[in-house]
Amino acid sequence: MAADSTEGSLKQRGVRLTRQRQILLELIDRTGAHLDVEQLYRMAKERDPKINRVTVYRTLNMLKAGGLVDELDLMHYGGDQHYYETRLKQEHAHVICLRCGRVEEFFGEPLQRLRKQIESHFGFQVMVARTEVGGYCAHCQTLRAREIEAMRPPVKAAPRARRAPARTE
Amino acid sequence: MAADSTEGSLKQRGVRLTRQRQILLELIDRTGAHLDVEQLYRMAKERDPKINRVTVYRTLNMLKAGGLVDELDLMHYGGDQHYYETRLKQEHAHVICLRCGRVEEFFGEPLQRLRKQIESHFGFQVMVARTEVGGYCAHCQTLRAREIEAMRPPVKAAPRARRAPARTE
DNA sequence: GTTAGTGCAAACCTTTTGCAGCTCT
DNA sequence: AGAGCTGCAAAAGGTTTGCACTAAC
Repeated sequence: MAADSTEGSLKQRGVRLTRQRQILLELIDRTGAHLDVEQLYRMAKERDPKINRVTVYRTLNMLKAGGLVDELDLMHYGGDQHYYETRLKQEHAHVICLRCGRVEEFFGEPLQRLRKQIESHFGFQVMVARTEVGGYCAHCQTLRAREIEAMRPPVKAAPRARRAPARTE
Repeated sequence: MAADSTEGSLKQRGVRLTRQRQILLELIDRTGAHLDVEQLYRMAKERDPKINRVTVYRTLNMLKAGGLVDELDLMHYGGDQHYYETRLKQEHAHVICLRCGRVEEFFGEPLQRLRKQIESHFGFQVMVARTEVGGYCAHCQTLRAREIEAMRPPVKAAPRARRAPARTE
């Protein structure tokens, strides 16, 4: 079981398994989701109403330092907080829709190739790798096209660009 | 010239080219570095002592929204601030040494492959992609090994691990 | 019994916002 | 002239720290 292997890894390093840490570990390991501190805090509070937000931060920092969880930004969709996930899964990229916020995970060989190339190219020892991709999911692409259309102001003698039209980048 | 093409792109969108923006644009475009807001602010202040930190933030947000600069975290080496670079260069990954903070850029085909695969796999329209890799550069690997050795406490009847020895992760 | 870990309050740092005045075009 | 931008002060996140108390081993 996921949480067990993490707990084992901690015990071996002489880290105390407090009630609070057990709760947080289980939430992170069991939930497949990408949780931020606030979500984690609220979920932990349901099981231990006395738990403090600071403990969540401290636990996450410990797990991060121990290489047991990864910290994500998800392209800062939704603010500047961080998101966390176990490191038990295979390396993957996060694909975030900038319109609906949906997050997909992508596992593909380019990721392993990238890591290997960086290691051999620089003689670098890779500890963590993080790839985040922002854009628009299939569903939101069409919705967005409509929204942009609707936003366009009623044209009256549209001033034409003096040179080439702006790249639609 | 780099700064010129960015300026052109802005003019076409009806954005005003104020003195402050010219300074900031030039700093970002001309410097190859990955600057954070504070550095940018200090450098801009040398040319215009009255410039305000808020203007730096606002300008960066505008450039970001316009797709003219990319925002990086560099694995949060050195804190939670963000770093900025022009988007004029080809897509690349950032490789950060977690010991000395040195940042290398890696341009390699896995990056393009990754992008294409994500686009075709999810029908996703990629707008930005960011890959950051943390670890230890060739130089720091040896230094780190020594540091870890030196840190090891003077062994007196070392308590042996009950199961397998801890991974040296 | 020790020492690491927790909770609480307060500090800290980065970034955003409201608003009056200034300045590009 | 007028919309867009700037500077200033103040607020708003998100995260860390100091310290006395508590609990895991």
